[in-house]
Amino acid sequence: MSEQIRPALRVDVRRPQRADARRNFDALLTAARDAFASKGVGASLEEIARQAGVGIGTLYRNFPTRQDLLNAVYFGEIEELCIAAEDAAGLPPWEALTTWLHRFVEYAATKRAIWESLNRESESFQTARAAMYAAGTPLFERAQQSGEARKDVSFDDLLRMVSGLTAAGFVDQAQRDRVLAIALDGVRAR
Amino acid sequence: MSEQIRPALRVDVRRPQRADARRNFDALLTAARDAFASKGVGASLEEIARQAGVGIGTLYRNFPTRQDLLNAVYFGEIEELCIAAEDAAGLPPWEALTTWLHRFVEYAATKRAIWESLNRESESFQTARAAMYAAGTPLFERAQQSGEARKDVSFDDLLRMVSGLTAAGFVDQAQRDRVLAIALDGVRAR
DNA sequence: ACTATAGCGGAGGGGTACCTCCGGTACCAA
DNA sequence: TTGGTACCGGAGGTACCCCTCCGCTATAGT
Repeated sequence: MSEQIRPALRVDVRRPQRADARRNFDALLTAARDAFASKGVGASLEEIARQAGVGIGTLYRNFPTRQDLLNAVYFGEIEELCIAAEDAAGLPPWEALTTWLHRFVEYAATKRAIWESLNRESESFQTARAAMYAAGTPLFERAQQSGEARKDVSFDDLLRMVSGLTAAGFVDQAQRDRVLAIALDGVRAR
Repeated sequence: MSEQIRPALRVDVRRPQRADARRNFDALLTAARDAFASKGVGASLEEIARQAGVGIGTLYRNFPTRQDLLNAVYFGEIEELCIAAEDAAGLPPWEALTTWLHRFVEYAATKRAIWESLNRESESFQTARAAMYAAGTPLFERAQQSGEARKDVSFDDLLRMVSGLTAAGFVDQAQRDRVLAIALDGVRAR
């Protein structure tokens, strides 16, 4: 199922041919993922290269601009979310929706910096965003049709609400889940 | 009513005596408010001084550290919120709560950067936070006692939910209000 | 008007990040 | 093994930012 082809999600950045180069490429992506998550979009590129055990020149060869690196990390995350949506498709309507949203929370909590920065209108970002919406919308519409979700709420409303919640600083995981549950209660039809 | 004394909210930073110095002080605060709102906590202090039409030395004399400046801006905001809570006290329970929360949204939307940065545990921040909680909690408890707000939600849960929502990027003001209303519906007793 | 001084501002030293460039390294194919 | 070359890495130029220091200026009291 997750072998399915998801076109238009491939980054324009090319994964290198040589074995050592591929190792460096992957190490950079991993380091960047961590750095963006913890330090935000402005994380030092030199620090990322250091963390990856690679020279700064290697970083710039693979990702000529900061945005290229940001995109590469972001696209990977989006892809995971699309897979999660497919996986949740088999569950009952409301459960499928909330399961996916919880997965979304995990995703957005770590990567909110990226999410924020990519609210801009670069073409590649719009493509990725569209892919994620395409994956999540069916889950939401199914919950609406089953009468469990309010019909005066849009999927975009829902997603922004949830992503906003994940960005807030919570005392602990439990509080975040509790608050998410409260907010989702507002989406439930009465 | 808003003449009431609110102790422990005064900043350790002293407003200068001389007229020209006070002008500079106020200009710096205004510039800092804008800069922190738009560029985030890391906004350039030299840029803030430039924006205020003041030399960098003047900035440092009034606010020796970045945190001092951050505090000064933040404390002003908190004070406004406390006043807003007093103003809302006359309304019916649920309306009083939501009115204040909408005011909170306006506040947090512009200043989320500051809010985030101040999630740390500096003593002065805890004091300010406590003042705000003291102002808002009565509104919430009144809504609970009138049976309009759920009793399994804490004020802290509520505030973090709302502040999270304001941090999310919304398409427009209308969407933000719509989403806030949905989330607050989750807080309403059934 | 005059003076003591609170307050000003920006030059400048130190630091860090960005990005380019190119001599050197190590992979892969034959 | 060996050669060709894809790839490496970090020195270094540029640009900003932080913060201090001190000669100068504008204010307020007399």
